[in-house]
Amino acid sequence: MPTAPFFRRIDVAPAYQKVADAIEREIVNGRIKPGEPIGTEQELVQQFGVNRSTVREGIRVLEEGGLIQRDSSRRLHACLPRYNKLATRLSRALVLHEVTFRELFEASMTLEAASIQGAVERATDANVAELADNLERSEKVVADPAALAELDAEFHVLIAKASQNRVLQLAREPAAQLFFPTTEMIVGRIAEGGARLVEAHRHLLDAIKRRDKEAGALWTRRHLQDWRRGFEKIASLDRSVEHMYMEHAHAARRR
Amino acid sequence: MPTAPFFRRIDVAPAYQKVADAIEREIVNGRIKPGEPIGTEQELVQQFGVNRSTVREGIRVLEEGGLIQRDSSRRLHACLPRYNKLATRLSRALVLHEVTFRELFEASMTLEAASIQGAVERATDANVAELADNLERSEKVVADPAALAELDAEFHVLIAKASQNRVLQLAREPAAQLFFPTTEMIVGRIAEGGARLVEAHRHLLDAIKRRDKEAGALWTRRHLQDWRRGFEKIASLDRSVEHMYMEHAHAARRR
DNA sequence: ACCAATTTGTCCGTATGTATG
DNA sequence: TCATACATACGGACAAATTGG
Repeated sequence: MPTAPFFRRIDVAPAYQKVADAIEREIVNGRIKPGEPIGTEQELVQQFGVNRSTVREGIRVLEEGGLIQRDSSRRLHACLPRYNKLATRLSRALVLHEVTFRELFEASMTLEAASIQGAVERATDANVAELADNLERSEKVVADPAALAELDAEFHVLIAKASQNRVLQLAREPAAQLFFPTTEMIVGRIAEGGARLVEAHRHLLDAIKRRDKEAGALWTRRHLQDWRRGFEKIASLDRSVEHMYMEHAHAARRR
Repeated sequence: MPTAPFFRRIDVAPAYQKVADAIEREIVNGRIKPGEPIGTEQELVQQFGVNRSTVREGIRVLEEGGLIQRDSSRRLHACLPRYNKLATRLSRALVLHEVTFRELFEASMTLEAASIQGAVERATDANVAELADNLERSEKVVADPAALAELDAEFHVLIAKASQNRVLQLAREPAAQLFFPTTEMIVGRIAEGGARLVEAHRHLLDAIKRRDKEAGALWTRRHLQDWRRGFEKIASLDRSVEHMYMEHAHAARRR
């Protein structure tokens, strides 16, 4: 006959993991707020009673997760995980899983459409001003594929921002990071590609200003269909996302 | 007059970061394939010419990023980042940003609808079988909110899988991790809540079997509207996602 | 602008437990 | 069973950078 269960399961985990978990708990529970200092490594050594190397391993884990950061003087602070830093990890995962452009296109179609709908409903004057500024700059570089592609990506980030929906903002980012680098290739090779792109942006901004959902949906479809047609002139939609896109993400992360 | 630029920028980064970057490059570029060994810590010490503590810090970074793993014997292997591990980090970010249930609901509405559409178009027999199995188990626990909520979450994961779109699968996961835990609260407090949920699942599966897009869209809307009405009886949609959900995510990650 | 104290990045050596052959 | 290899963790050390007078 088994004895009564006197003991609770023992939580066995490496020391560095426990350090990371303990700090994470304090941040997620709100006892340490974003921006507040965590303390020096030496202080953590004393509080946890482990070696400094162990503390440092725990710190690396949290840094990578975006929960803590070092400021200019390398002091540790809690911080709000930045979407695009996490999105970069997700993009990398999508590349490694060898997703196809067809998957990317379908998902982006949905996510961008939702962003536009949100923007049409809830964009503020400040959002409209940002978009107008972007459009103005875009019109000046219609003939420069690289610059235009960069502004196109920014335009769609601004639209997601204008939707006031941070979940959407986050959800669209990984696909967008992989999706938009192709824009440069496409507008560079398709006649009138740049002009059509800017025209679509103009109509989208107009739809947002007039709070016209129909027009927003229509021009989102046209805009993405343009991309699709352009892409299919270059490669098959069933090609998997190439490793070259990671160079973009990698270079961007360094800044 | 400035001299000609003889020198390239010096890449100044901590040694542990360079170690992590070097290994990451090899994996992302495909020179080390998922499943292949990275080598022992001692080997890395010799190859990079740095101290073991430094190597270990770099390894923690990559482990947290999901790019490498230790097997049962603690040997290092490259691996494909698991979606739900990354999604957990994103969910955590959403909590810290204090997103509202309204944002969560709007985004999920879009993402689940897209998943269903994809499933209706492309679900395989195996997908249908998995969904049918889930439905069968759900029917047995209609009166058990906790069990039913778990199966509900699984049902929607299976639908996303059936869409054959991994980008969508990934994009919906963070919101879903926060969204579905509320299901338990809702079906527990609303009369007929469990029955309505299972009925919706039945119609969704039926729509997928018949490849009926209209029915799929209709029942997705009804299913989520049910959730929304139920939620609004408990709390305001404008309440921010509470820290309590992190307990779910945290507990799940431990397994 | 200088100095003393603190802190980080890195390294060396070692002890212990565990997995593999 | 035993030996070997390896991961985890520890203590101590030093130079460079940063801080705060």
